[in-house]
Amino acid sequence: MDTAFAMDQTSTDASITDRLREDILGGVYPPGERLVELQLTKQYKVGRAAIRSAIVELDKEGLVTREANRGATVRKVSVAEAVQIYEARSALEGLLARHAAMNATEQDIDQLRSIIIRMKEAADQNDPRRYVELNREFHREIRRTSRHDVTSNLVLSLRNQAAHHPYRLAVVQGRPEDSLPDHEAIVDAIGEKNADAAEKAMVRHASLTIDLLRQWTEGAPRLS
Amino acid sequence: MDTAFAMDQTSTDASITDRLREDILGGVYPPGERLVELQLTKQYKVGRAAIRSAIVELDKEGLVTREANRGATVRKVSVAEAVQIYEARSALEGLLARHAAMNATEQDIDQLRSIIIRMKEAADQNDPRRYVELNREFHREIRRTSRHDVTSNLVLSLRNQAAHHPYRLAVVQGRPEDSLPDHEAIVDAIGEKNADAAEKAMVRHASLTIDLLRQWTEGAPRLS
DNA sequence: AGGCCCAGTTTTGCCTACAATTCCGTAGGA
DNA sequence: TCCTACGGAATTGTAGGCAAAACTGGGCCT
Repeated sequence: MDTAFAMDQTSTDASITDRLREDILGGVYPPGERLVELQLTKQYKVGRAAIRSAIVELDKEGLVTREANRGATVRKVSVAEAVQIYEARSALEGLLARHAAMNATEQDIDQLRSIIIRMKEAADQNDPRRYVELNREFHREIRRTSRHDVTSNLVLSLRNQAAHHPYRLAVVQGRPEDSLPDHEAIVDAIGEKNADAAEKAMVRHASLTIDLLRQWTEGAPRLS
Repeated sequence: MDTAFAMDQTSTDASITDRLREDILGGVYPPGERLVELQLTKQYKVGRAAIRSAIVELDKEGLVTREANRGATVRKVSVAEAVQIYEARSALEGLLARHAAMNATEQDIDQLRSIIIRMKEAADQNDPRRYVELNREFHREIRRTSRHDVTSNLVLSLRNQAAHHPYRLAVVQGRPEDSLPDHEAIVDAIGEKNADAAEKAMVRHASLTIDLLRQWTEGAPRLS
């Protein structure tokens, strides 16, 4: 009773990549787990070619590692590497904030302000689930407003790479009381079309997460 | 006499990707050209599976685009997109310079200074070929010194994406008399372990290239 | 004459089968 | 007992083939 009914038919190549990606990010295959092609073949009810193609893609996305003649495993990123990933994200999201400030329309700004208000509500009501969701929406809106596709895609890729990690849960939520003022500062800077301030605010916001991660490196070395 | 020497035998999957990448960057397949799998099969004397895998990888690298059931073509990047690519690179190389300043050993700094000296020589002797080569070496050394693999790989990927473009030739060479002081400033900042200054100097250096590209956007809109 | 539909060709998407490599357990000898 | 060599099993790498989708050309109808 693994895959109850395989009520699929759109088992196209890209869709298999998406499904595998979702399952990896969702924790179905934990970091370090071997991805055996034949096994996945049975799991997803497709041929080995499709699986293989998906693995190649996810390798390029940094979600799995492939060794010649030795197969693929779900990538296990160390804390040090996670720090690097977040540092790179920080620089890129700073660039996004900068361009958001340069390109934002009044509508964009209203949208951002609306998200901030809802985040405050979620924080007041102690609803971390909702807060995290709004946080994602906030960053998505920044990306959209920046009109900087190249950087947006890089950020999304980096987000996936460090996504399924134990630290992440503790990190991404952060403490709303800390991150909310940062978010407000970012939106204010964008509202004033102050590109420098927007970039700085975003970088500072990101450094909060990075410091939390670094702290983990020193304080709790027992993890993997 | 197309691909002069095809003396291969290690026609492994990855090697085909490398060869295809080289050929695309080398201009064998110009932007916009369709990459027909069977044709490449005969070209490189390997099975379709290897070609297909290579195309998937290069798609993820941003060198080719794939459309469902319609095959792959060599990616054609617009000037606007090239600007975005260089902007993202700028942010990331700033981060690299920052970390280079934080991590540089005396040896690293000596190495960088040596490159600067050789660049001066090349500039004095009006040897653009050598200057470009040293420029690459300089940036490679910065990457190495930074010890920031994640960002280094991103920069390399972005470099390839905007690599084979008409603008690039005019851009990458730049004018040595302009870029040399920038390089010196970067090395000086790294020598002083001044992370902020190193980042700033690198970003300023990159902005020179970006401005050149933007100028192209407005001044010569006749290109593709 | 111009536009539409339909069949032939090309090309991709996918699957199956075979070859090559690695891994693991086992037997033999020092 | 420990180390090494060998052989079978498991897994990946590669090739070729078949079906489906898209493109091209010609004929037909309006």
